[in-house]
Amino acid sequence: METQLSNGPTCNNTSNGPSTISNNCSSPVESSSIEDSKTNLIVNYLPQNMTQEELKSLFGSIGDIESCKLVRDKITGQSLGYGFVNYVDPKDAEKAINTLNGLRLQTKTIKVSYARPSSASIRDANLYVSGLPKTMTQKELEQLFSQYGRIITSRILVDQVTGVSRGVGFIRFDRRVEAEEAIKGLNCQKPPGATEPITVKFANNPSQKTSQALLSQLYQSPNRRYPGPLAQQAQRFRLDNLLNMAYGVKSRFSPMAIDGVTSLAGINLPGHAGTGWCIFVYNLAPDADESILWQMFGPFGAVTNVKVIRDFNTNKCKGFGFVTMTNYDEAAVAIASLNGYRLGDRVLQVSFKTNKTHKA
DNA sequence: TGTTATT
Repeated sequence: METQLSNGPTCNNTSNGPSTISNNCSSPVESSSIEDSKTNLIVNYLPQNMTQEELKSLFGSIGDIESCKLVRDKITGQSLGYGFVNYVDPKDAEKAINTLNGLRLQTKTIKVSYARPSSASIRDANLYVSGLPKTMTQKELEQLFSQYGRIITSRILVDQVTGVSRGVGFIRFDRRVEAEEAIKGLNCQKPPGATEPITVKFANNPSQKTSQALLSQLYQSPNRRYPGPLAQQAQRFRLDNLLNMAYGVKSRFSPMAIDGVTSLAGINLPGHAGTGWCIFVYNLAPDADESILWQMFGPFGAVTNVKVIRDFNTNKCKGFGFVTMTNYDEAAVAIASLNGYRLGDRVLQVSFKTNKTHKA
């Protein structure tokens, strides 16, 4: 990829990122044993509202996909925020890691890495650690725990305002037995130089908590016969607040209603494609590819599809492309933000697709 | 007690 946006895949070893110190930056394509799959990827930290189809669309822009699964809560159907993508060609899996690891989608920074072979021994290997010295860094935390096994992720929680460590964190080991040994060796022990002992125990499983909370909400709600629309309404409300905070957008007064009316009445408004809102992106460079569109539009909300229009003979971009977004509000903010955006030495023109434009 | 890491 020739053009790199500021919000594109980056190498982030920030103090609060759930990364492993040792291998996150240097090479996510790390050595694996001979039986490990080189086509199957695990994708972590997906936006809550991202669907399996959107996951497939995003990773399908790299190469042919053999299978793709978004993992959902068995009871509530809610996304658990991670999924699997299995490519036909191992080269595409490697390309997906290099291209999409660290991609920002809405409020999340996705992680793309090889999936370990599925096994009971790698489940429930996540530890919750508290009582850490406030001065302890993520690197020091990993150094302390690495004597017990291979660390998959680590994280130290920080105060959102001050950025100061809250003295609590997480360590995910490769295998549960490693986590068990770490508890035996480190629980109630003082780290080198520390004045107080730390607590090390297995972390709560967030999927169980979410599922319980949602179920109890369902049972307590007087309108529980309509969980679907209510959940959507709640999601919309949270989105409105988020947009308001982030951009000062009063989406309560934006044409949300138009979205509903158009679908019912079949009115042909610019960009409205039935399956979402189609956006026209003009003045792309000849070497532009799909990933640049994902990087630009992904942070603004649910994107279902992107397409770079190419010349049949040269395979070079003809200077424009299309992006389909599910929600009007998010599409409108994306357009307002990206129209006039300078990409390399070009100034983009971004608008809802109109009928006079070449069909996608 | 997390940007829900094993289908």
